[in-house]
Amino acid sequence: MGRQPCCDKKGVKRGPWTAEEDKKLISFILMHGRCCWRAVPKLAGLLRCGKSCRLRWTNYLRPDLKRGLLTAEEEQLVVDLHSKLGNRWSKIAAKLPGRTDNEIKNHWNTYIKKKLIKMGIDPATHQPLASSKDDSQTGTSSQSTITTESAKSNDMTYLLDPKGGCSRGMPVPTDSLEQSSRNTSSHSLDPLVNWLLEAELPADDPWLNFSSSNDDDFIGIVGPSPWDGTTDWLLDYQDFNMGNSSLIRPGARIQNSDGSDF
DNA sequence: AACTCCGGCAACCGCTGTCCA
DNA sequence: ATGGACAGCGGTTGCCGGAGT
Repeated sequence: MGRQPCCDKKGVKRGPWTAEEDKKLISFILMHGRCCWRAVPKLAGLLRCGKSCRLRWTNYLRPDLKRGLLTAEEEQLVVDLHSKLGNRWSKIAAKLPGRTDNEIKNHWNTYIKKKLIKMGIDPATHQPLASSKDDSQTGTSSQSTITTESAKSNDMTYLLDPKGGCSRGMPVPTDSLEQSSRNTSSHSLDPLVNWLLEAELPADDPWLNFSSSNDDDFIGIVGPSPWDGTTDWLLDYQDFNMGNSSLIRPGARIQNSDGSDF
């Protein structure tokens, strides 16, 4: 039996998305809403697999996405939820409006996991690492803000360093919070913002409702509405050939449609 | 300045779950 | 009940940039 591939891989572009492709996808979804992903590439004029479009949208282009590093509170929540849910990133992400499962997964694998290991916690089980016993006995982990007792708790709350690192020297950018706050600053003059604001899109259209379906039962962090004046997500798209500004996401591989760099 | 190494993250892959005819 | 189509999920890969030498 077997399933058909989600798309014909012949003639389907792969790899990093170009600004032009992003623009096409955004404008298509803004105009038509999210419909059948399989049809999106064709209708939007993209040589991409529908799955790729969905991923690009949900992980990067969605207006309600927060950008930047997770805050200490969010990180705390991720650890707590992971202790209860395990690697169910989508469930965890549902509790963090504006964050994607991919983002949380990456953050877990790159920051939190290492942090917990350094703190003597097994990231998989949330139990103290066997080797950490010796560590704690020698006092080398005495500066850790987590105790063995708290680690044993199922409802554990790790007191992660608010600056994003544990006190044992995990290298964490000191400007992470600063960066985070930068990312939430207003950029009302953004060319793409203007473009979107100028677009005649009814404010009560269903497509505007991007907030997480699970937001209702979440008290605390509330994701910004895309049109409440917070246009953070647009920060990354200031170079859609819609202006002269060149604020592209750090590390982004923005290319022309022929593959050459901008 | 040139090179190597490594961390971070976007994107891909393959599988599962759900819906519907 | 069955199977196809699609969305979603979690694990993994590979590229790029920055740090280190």
